[in-house]
Amino acid sequence: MQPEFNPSEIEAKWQKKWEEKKVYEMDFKKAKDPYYCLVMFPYPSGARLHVGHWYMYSVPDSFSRFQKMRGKDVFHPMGFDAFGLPAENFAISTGTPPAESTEGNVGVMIEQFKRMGCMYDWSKTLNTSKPDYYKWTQWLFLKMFEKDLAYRKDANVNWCSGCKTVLANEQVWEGKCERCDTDIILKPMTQWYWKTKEYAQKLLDNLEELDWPEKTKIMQKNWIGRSEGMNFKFKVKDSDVEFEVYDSVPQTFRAQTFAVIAPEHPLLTELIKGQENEQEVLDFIERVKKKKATKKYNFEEDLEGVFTGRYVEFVTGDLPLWVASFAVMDYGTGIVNCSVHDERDFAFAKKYDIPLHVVMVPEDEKEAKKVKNLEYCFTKDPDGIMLEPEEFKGRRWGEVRGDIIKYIEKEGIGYPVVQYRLRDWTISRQRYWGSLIPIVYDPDGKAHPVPEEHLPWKIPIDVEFKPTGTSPIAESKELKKRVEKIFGKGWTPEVDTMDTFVCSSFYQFRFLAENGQKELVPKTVEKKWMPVDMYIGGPEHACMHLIYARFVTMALKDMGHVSVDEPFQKLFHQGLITHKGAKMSKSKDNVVSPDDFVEKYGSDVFRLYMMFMGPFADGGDWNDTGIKGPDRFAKKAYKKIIQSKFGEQSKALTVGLNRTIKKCTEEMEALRFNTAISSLMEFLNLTEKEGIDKDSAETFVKLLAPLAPHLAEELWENLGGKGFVVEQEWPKFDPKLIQSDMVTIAVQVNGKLRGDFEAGSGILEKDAISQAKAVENVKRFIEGNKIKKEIYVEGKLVSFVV
RNA sequence: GCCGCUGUGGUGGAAUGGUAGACACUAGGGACUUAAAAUCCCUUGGACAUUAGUCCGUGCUGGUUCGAGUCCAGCCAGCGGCACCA
Repeated sequence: MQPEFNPSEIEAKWQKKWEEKKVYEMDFKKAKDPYYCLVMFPYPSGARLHVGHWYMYSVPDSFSRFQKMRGKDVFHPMGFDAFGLPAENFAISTGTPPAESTEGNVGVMIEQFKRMGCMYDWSKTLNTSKPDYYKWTQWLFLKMFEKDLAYRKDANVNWCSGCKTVLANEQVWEGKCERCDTDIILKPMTQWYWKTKEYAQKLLDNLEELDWPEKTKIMQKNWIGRSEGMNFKFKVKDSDVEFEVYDSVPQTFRAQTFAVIAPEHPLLTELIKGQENEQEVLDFIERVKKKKATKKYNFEEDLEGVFTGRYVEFVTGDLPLWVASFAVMDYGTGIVNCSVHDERDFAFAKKYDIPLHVVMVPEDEKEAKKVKNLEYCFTKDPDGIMLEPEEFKGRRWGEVRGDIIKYIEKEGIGYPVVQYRLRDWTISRQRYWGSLIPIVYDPDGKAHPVPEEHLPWKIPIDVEFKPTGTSPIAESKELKKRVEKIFGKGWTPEVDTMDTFVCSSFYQFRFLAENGQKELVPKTVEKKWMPVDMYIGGPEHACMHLIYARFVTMALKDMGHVSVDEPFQKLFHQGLITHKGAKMSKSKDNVVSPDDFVEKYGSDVFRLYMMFMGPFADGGDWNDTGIKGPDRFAKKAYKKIIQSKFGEQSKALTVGLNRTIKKCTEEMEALRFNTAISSLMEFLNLTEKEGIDKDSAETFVKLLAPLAPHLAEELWENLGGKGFVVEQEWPKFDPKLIQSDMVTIAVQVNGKLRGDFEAGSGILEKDAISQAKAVENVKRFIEGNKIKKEIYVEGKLVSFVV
């Protein structure tokens, strides 16, 4: 009676053995060939691991195992991004304090990860919501504050009056609260910012060096949005107010006939004070602000404005100043000078009958006439002919830019500047479940850092953690007392917490540290292990986490705390697993529960199937019956190795084996596990015909080890292998042995396949051609025709042109 | 609107410019079985022909090439990101 393949038994057995023998524990100092493979850590939400988790974590685990067998000292850690909304929402819905419920959820997740069979070193896990972690989040804030990279400013936040809470942009759906459907309004609150803009240029420049997907680099580039232009100087007529205006197209500065100012501009109320239509302008500002707050704002439909009654002095004359809905406060200076040569300005001027002045026309006379008659907007055409300024008359828009910039500078009207679309990072959150910002205010309201010795600056627990509007932390009597005791009477705490993206902006360093150490990360270890060699995670973080982590790393480098300015040398985005062609979601009722399948088929088979669906970068579409393929493969492999009477290695098997090694190695290196698995299937199919010898069996098991770790250990043990298969050396192939003795050569006539023949692999070109001519079916096509050309591709193909 | 990616059988997907559809799934047929499951064997892009073979076929239209899923140009469709940025 043969033993049956029993995944749950095998998997439990090997998980226990790995743990007992501490196979995956990493000694940072002893490691000789460090390889840091990091996967974006999960947040505990209270739900069980879903298919996405299994895909995102089990596949990189296979990759890490592959690298380990190739001789790398692989550090592949796992932690928990435990602060933030998902954990807080879970706590609110269950009525359990977040610290407690998060602890429980993390415990459950760890058990599930163990069931997955991942090679995580659990002695080095981390949890961002623990005091020994958030101490460093707060430390980071203090350093930012110290280096003047943190500041306070009033800003509008998304406010839901239903939930009485501030919402993140992601929680606002079409202007409404994702939970209670109430209209969102913008509410001004004082927020802490970090100066990401300060690093905009470096964030852009460094992209060149990174081994990242091109599309992600482009996304970041667009997000940073570098733009070169000029600032023009303005003075408001009959007033002392002066300001500057940014223009990225200075070529047409002579066309400027009016200016617009953003409704949120701080100078605006002063400018309109006492003006005839002051009330009209104020009403307009209110209306636009409200409309913008609904997030339903549409540029074309909602293009509107009102004249302020003021004029600004410019070289082209006195320009009327309008308040306009389309002017953006947080780009440039909040004021725009407008001209006929801009689509939006043009539309606005037409709507309100504002005079326009053409300074550039198309070459074609008819078209030029139309443009002069303001029939349409002529903009940014390299072939446009300049009319003004006089010195540039007749030159083309496309080549005149540099000279005009010099001219403007010389005339003293403006000077060149670089603008970025990237905004400073608002890190304040009016939430309970996060790292408390380590700031206190003196009786005059001035901000002071909490000295490092008081870190971790603990989250108070004497509060209602459900959201009320202000940070729940404001209610804490304990925190108030604590502050007065340390700093003195009348001092008050900052009650906001930090964005969870702060926690995850430096975790790559904290994995390398131990609790109780006096620095963020020990210098020698950091230098040896950073940057991360392979970083894996979803593309949705391209412009959030991946910018923040880069920014924080750069800042830490400049402060001398770390040795690298880029945290992630290589980046890889996993694809998405869909079901029935759609993203899995409860509302579509197409969610696949991994637990049922793991129960039935085991973790190995489940993992194999996910990898087999397609390249890791592409994800795949889940199919309930598709898993049978990898299941049959696992069973066959088990049967083959367990009960085989090993014989001699046939020539064909030698070739097959060497090819399989080559293919597996190349495909796994590129994270294309689907083709690695199919090559192993092909090899196993080949053994049905050719039989198998012990040597091939051992090699096969090693190749299988990263993909089906438990099964491979079991088979390795059965083969009498020493130690763990995951600790074995990765097989090497012999290039001489991937060529078989006989090859099939295809014959084409005029590019169409007409036959083939068998030949020795060393066949000479002239023999191949003469044999090709002799192929029965080929004869039919070349007979009676003159052969114009004969092409031979070695060992593969003969092609005739007749 | 701008930027990027992707289009291959019934399905997931393979193919350094060189035999399109590897490897699987599904479906159909058969073997074993009292039966089912499991397992094994055969067929499985379409049409004609059923021995040989021929024609068509990788979103569409062209181009380069002896030869194009692959390279180039233009279009169409789907997905993702950004979106009043002066």
